[in-house]
Amino acid sequence: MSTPLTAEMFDDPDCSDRAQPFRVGEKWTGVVLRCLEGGPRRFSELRVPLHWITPKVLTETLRSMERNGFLTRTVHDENPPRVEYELTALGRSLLGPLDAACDWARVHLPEVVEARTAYETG
Amino acid sequence: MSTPLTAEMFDDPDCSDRAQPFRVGEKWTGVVLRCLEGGPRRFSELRVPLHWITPKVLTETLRSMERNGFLTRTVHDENPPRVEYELTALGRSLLGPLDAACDWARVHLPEVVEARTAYETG
DNA sequence: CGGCATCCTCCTAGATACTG
DNA sequence: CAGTATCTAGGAGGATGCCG
Repeated sequence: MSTPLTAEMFDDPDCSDRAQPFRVGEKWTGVVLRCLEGGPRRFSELRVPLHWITPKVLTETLRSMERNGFLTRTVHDENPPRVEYELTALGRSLLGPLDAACDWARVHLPEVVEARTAYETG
Repeated sequence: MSTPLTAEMFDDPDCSDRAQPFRVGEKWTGVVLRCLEGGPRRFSELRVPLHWITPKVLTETLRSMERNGFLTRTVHDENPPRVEYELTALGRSLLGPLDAACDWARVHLPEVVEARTAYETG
């Protein structure tokens, strides 16, 4: 079992969606990739790091990723129901370029902030 | 002088915006980066590979990139007026991660297409 | 040529409420 | 628990027309 996900884990301004000019697919896809990097996760579990994203939006995101072959959806026949999402090999292959984007942000984001300030000033 | 830009040059399905799940900033930023990779370009020149994007949208894109420090806008005092856009060092630094995204698409896009087909079939 | 001003449309995200 | 069903708001993208 891996450690539970928290909102703070993905609040890193260097890699959050808001902070970087790169996006993978729609708004939440990149963060979901990060969330599933360490192994399968349940629906409700994913809502936490996504700042209590509404179920509708999370479902849309996950269905889209499933459709693209980035993850699998497994329904365990239990009570209460349990559904787990897990990255496929194709989904994992996205982590490389995603890292490249995060690395860029880590290095160059200060320059962007500086450029914006300069633009507004002058 | 570099070769003129054409629409076909950026129609490569491997690297077009439509085809890949990666996006840099808003819709057209990635393609503009590619367009300016080989040197400065004029406003009208940029409209060609962007499929005759409307001036309003191109202006928005360029202003946003200028604001972020990705490119510079130079007005040459001539008649008729000439305005050139050129990548900054910061803008060029984006080409690395952009290449990573394009490389990913080149390799894995067929898998995505296959996954989508399989999803719809079954 | 290189824009700006208006208006319009679609799509995404979110809020809210309900269900097997 | 893991969703579905509606509705709404906001912003991005685009069409059109005018201007220095």
